[in-house]
Amino acid sequence: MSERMARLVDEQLSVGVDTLVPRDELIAKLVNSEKKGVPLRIKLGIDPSAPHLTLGHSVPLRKMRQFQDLGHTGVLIVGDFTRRIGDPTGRASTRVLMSEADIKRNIETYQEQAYKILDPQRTEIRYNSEWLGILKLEDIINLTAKYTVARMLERDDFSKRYAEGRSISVLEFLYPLTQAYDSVAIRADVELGGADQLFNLLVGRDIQREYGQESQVVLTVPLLLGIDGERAMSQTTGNYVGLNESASEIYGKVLSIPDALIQSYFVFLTDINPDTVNDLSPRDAKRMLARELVTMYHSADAAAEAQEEFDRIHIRHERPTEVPQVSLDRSLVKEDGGVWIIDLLQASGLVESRSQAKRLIQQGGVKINDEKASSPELDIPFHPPVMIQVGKRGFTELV
RNA sequence: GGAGGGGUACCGAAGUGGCCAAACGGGGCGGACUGUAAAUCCGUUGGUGUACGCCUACGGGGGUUCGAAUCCCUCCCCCUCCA
Repeated sequence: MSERMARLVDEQLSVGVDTLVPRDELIAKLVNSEKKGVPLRIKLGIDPSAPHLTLGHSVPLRKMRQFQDLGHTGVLIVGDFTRRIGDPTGRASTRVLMSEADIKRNIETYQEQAYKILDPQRTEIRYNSEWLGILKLEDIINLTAKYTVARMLERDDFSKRYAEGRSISVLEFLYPLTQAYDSVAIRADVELGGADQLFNLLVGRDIQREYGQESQVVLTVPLLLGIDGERAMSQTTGNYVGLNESASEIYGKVLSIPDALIQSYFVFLTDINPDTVNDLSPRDAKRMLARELVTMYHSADAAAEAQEEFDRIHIRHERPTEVPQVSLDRSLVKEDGGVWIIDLLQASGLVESRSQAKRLIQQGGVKINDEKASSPELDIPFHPPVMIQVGKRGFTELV
């Protein structure tokens, strides 16, 4: 049996993984679980500071799904309490404390988004305020007593900052500890996370042992690069694709990734073997990728539609099928039936100010009824509907 | 407790009495090009008046001056070092 599990680990669970420690313990846990008929508890923590789950989250979530398909239980931990501490990650910049309401709003959509990937039957969603919120100072002292400063400083960004004489708040030490305590609270057998979380997850192992539990196995997945191809996908930097974004949004964003990213996106985000696209041109491979991802999070129909619409607008430079309509305030129409082009643009809602409108016209970025506007001093005869185009993608029809 | 450094536009960062609506970089936006919403190049990036202008803006408030992001007073906030 253990050989079978070893194979399972090596051939399935380790695929697309950054670090798995220790492999033997995972095999042992799997064997044990099957013997006793008790599913393993697979933990994944999520920071509720941003409103979306992203393709970046989908990597560990998909890994969790893999475990679920083997009969295990996924425990999704929403870090509503940890969020108030904030993971240090080197940035000591003013962390705006989020209101409970904001956090709540974010969380509301998480379940829906997560279930696009997870098996709801085998998922528990827990909030860590449930157990962290009731800790007394005494409990916290006990927790901190179980770890040393020297070990904390093993963490890369701590040791770096310490060496450089930059500040480290005591609070920041609490973050790995509370996250570790989550593992104790839910009795995690395996914790998943991004590669940057390795230290925190390892602290979990030690702390669990201190609390008399078997240590969790730690399994990290590589950090997915964002659509800019440079930094990890994150909502702060805006280089992300959200799981609940519209089909055309997802399609367009994916199509804009640098070619170098195509391969890894196939590997970490889809079930398609990237070898199958080796023969395709980057262009076609990327189209296939975008289409697959939209299919996964919306539907095949939506994907086909998104592709058609994208081609229409960006390749053939035609209008989108649906153009928003805005009705023009008739008092702007002069006696001779004309409307000053600046007023027209402002009414369309496509510009933020009159100055911007003027600039755009001067830069040749404005078209009225498919005709390029040559001067900000024009009056346009108003025969509705009037099609206003700003840039390549901003369309409004004035009626 | 002591010493020092700093708060400038969306972000980073220059500027230390007029030439500053504020260099430069990033980001954003527009244009050209492209399979692309990529890369690259060019342009642009406070508002308002359809030129000259006016208003708002350099942490908050007050002052000096013909004139202040720049000098003075005061308040708030951040950081570093020593103890």
